[in-house]
Amino acid sequence: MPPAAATPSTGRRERLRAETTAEIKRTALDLMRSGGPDAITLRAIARETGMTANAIYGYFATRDDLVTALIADVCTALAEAVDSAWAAGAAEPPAARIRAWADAFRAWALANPEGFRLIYGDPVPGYRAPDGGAAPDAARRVCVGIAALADAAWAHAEPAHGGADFDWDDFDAALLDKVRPAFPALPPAGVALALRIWGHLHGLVALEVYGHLGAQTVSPDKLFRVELAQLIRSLGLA
Amino acid sequence: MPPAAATPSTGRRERLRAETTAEIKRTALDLMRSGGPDAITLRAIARETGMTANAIYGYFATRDDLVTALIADVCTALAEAVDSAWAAGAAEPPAARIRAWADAFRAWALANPEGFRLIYGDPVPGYRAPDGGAAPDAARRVCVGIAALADAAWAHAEPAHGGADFDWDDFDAALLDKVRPAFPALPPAGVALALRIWGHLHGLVALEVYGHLGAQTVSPDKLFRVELAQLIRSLGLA
DNA sequence: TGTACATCAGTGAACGCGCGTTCACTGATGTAC
DNA sequence: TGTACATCAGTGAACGCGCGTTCACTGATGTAC
Repeated sequence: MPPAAATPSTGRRERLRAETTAEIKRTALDLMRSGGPDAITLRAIARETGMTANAIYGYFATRDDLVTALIADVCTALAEAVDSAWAAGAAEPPAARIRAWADAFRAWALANPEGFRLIYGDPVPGYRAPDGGAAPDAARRVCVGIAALADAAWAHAEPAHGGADFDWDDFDAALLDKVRPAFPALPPAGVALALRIWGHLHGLVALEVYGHLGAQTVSPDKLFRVELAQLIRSLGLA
Repeated sequence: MPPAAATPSTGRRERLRAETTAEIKRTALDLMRSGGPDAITLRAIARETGMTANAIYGYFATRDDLVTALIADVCTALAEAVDSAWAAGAAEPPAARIRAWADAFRAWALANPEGFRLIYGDPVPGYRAPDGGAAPDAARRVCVGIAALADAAWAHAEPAHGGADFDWDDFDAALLDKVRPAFPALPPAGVALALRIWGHLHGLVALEVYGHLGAQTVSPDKLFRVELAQLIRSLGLA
């Protein structure tokens, strides 16, 4: 067995393997979309993809491994959706960038409700996250993204939001490790503002994704737009 | 079989029956608290209460009936917690009442995380809500409670929140049936404000109940307090 | 180019489990006269 | 007060199901010489 840089043939095997892996994950998310988190079962995936249930063991050592991979994927997809909306507006004023970020967040959640539930909702039945799981890290990435919003607005927002008595000890070290180097001008109160903005957006989106908002209003997007306008105003970015 | 007003003896039977019913529900919530929504199984409840699994059929025709009762109970408990906090402050200024309401909301959610999840989270695995279910009504009650907050603040909040172009058609009829008679002075933009406030509070509390906030900050209550202060300021109730 | 061998994706049957639900029943509690 | 009967909470065994996972295997794909 030479160390053999991927020959064309192993390349093909690997490609097939990657495709099947992707198909399994895609099917799992489809199942969750239509049947809730408990619909993610190896047997259902097998049924849907035409494989044998245990063929999946060639791709994931265990059902929990599959779910872990699913969560990581979905976190990354969300983070990329909002990050790229943020990056795309680099030349825009902060208000427009914040609007773009929030719209991307909501749009992704509505387009991928099963993903949103996987990240923010109840865990899949029977699922226990692995100990050093990467999921928290990926979730934190969204949080860091919001710190960028707070950072962009802080110069204007400080008069209204800067007085609160937060200090660095109020926050998780792993979060600060990512936030402080990236946004050296953001004080503790600014990080708190980021978390509060997270709360605002999460609240309306979660209510909508879980169907509670739709039971009260027929215009959730109007509501979101108005909320966002008010948020931007409260950040001093009228 | 005479129509016989409850004699002492049937009274006792009924009392025992009510106690067992309550024990079943309590056990179900305990199970959910420690094992997630999928831990609510008839067999687990039986194990925990020392009954036979099928003895439960004497109390609930079906597992879904049990879950339905659970959800209704828990909605009522939440609604009563916040309603009574609101009522208790009748003599206070609006800012204090709103603070009391929000604190009661968060406190209830943190004390009953399994209940919060039952109402606002993913449904219990395999559970399908009955068609004309009372659950939406109970959930709506919380929503109507928030309309009271908006109504109390509206006189001051209107300059900042009143411009939005909402009209009655933007809202669900069943919601308006409850809100308009109770708060005749509240215009459509005020109802929208209520839903937005709901979003604010729901967001932070949901993030906390699901453990996402705790992974970023060690002071979620400080965060909530500051958020609430800012909300009250934005309502013109500095 | 041809043959012998290694790899490895996938099969098919089986395991033990916990689940919701049904059935025929028992034994204690309460009721009628 | 005593007896005969109705009620009804609960038992215990059984059903069929879908699940995650294991096992021994087959057959095609790729590799070495």
